[in-house]
Amino acid sequence: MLCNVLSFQESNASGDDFGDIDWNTEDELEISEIPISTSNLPTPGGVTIVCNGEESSSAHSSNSKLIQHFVGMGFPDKLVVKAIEEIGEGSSEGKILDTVLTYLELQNSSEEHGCIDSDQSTSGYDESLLHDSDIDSWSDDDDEENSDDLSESEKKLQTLQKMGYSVDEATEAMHRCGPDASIAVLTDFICAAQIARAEAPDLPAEIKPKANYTCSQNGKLKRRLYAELDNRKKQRGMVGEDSEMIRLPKPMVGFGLPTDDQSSIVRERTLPEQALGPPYFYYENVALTPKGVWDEISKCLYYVEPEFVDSKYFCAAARKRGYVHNLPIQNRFPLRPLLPLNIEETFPLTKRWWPSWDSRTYLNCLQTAIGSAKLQDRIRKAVEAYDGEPPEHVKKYVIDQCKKWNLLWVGRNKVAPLEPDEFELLLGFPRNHTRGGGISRTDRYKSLGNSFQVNTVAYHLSVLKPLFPDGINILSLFSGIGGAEVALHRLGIPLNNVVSVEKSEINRNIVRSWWEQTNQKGNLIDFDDVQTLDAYKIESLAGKIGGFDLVVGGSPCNNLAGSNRVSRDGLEGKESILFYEYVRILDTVKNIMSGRRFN
DNA sequence: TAGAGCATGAAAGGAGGT
DNA sequence: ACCTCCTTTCATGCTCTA
Repeated sequence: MLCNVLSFQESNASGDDFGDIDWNTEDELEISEIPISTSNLPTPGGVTIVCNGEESSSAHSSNSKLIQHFVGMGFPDKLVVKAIEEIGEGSSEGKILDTVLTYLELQNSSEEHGCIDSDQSTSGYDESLLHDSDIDSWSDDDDEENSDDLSESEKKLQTLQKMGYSVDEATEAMHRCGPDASIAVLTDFICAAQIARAEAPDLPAEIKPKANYTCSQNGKLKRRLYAELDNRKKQRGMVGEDSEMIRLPKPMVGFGLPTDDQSSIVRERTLPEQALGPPYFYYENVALTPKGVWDEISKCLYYVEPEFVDSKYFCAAARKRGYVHNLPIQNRFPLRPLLPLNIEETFPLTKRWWPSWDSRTYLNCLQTAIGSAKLQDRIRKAVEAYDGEPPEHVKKYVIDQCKKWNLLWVGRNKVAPLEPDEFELLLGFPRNHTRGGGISRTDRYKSLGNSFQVNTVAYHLSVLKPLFPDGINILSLFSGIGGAEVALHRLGIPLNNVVSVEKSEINRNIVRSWWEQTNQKGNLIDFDDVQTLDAYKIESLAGKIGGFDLVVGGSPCNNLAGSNRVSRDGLEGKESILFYEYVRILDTVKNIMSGRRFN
């Protein structure tokens, strides 16, 4: 049984170019296979925990969350299990972390000296842990290869060379990752090693790329790597604690608006060398996050300064978002026709019923839920209890609720939430973009509430039009209902090839439907899970379509958004941690694009 | 069982005052 | 600098109903 399932939606009629790839055959793409059996405990990172060659006991299963937590951070599973066994169940995370770190130090020390100090074994560290599973791959003592391995190794070496990696890099990766490592793991290793070499050749061994890690685990390793780099910069006084914190600009207009006086628009910026394309990239997420999130996002995206923009400057609804991109910022132009920036012009029929004491001119952020009928009823009763203007406390209650739930005045003393097609209008999508095909009203609100504001994104992407007159190849991650695709299409940029990755089948169907309705001439290929999009698959796709010109996406905001009262856990949250998949995939594409084949 | 209805605050930043 | 008050926020999970 395999838990990594590649879902491939059929490409359109002109997709013959892809005919020689069997998208349902995992072997060819070397997707890592994760065996699942009742005797193994799968973890988020795809690691199967087996304690000392035996199945995890029931005692361990009670700690499985804790184990998964640490394994998810990139720590070797066996060391975590060993640490919990040693210091006892119920110990604090901090104590477990300390113990695991001690193990790692001992392990690194033993590697440096080519042996294990006998004292270490008596200090609670099990020497046998070094000689199986993923720990083994750290050892430099496993050089022996049989002739079969050599043959397989040569093939992999050739493949890596074709991908543009040097013989030394490929050899080192294969040596460190072991003979069974897939191409995906090897390329991820090389990618991380390049960063490590360039920025900190003396990084501690525990955060160097390590064998047998899946793509997502390498993302976590990279996070630790960046954290280490950041610490070192702080230690060297390169950045101060305060000066580094990214602050939201006021007004939130980014590098300029279409309506600005041209002299007030920022015309130049210097991008870090590492950020330069190809490919261009464009990343989006909510502006108002827990502290430090945007610093982390910027840091992982080559220290590019985010551009914070409120969509209230592009439509009649606020949408405060941050965008990190390496696009030119000169000669932007907006989508036509421009959307009205106030409620009155957007919804003229509301004017008749709008009370003078409701001074709103634009709506707040469109979210995934709407005000209930009960609330609408409460407001109606509160207002109609008075002949004239209600007293201040009633007005305040009504206004607060109207702002909170984006209610419009649609009748005498009657408020109502926006309809889904009004969401579409405000967000810049075609009318009925999310309608039909079996999607419920609730799901339409959810999909629309999670999407781009098309006009805002299109303004930023407009600079691509003169650069790609013959069309563009894009890799669209976390595509949602296709905000980026719609923006590019409305800008008149031909979509030659779109590789779209979106978890929700409902959303994939919406994009597919839009693609067909707009008579696109290019190819739309969609996947359902960013975590299965490994380096080899990206390389295969890039090879077929001639490389990616743009990597665009907004990773999940669930754990960042202020509306989330349950799990606003920051970038480490269950969904928002997928940001690191964007970083990983972008890195992979950059790596591929910097190769000779696409220069 | 799917879809709809509904209740559930806290975190962060800004404004204004002392 | 510090405090208080005000405003805003790509949501989650439970319950009800057809």
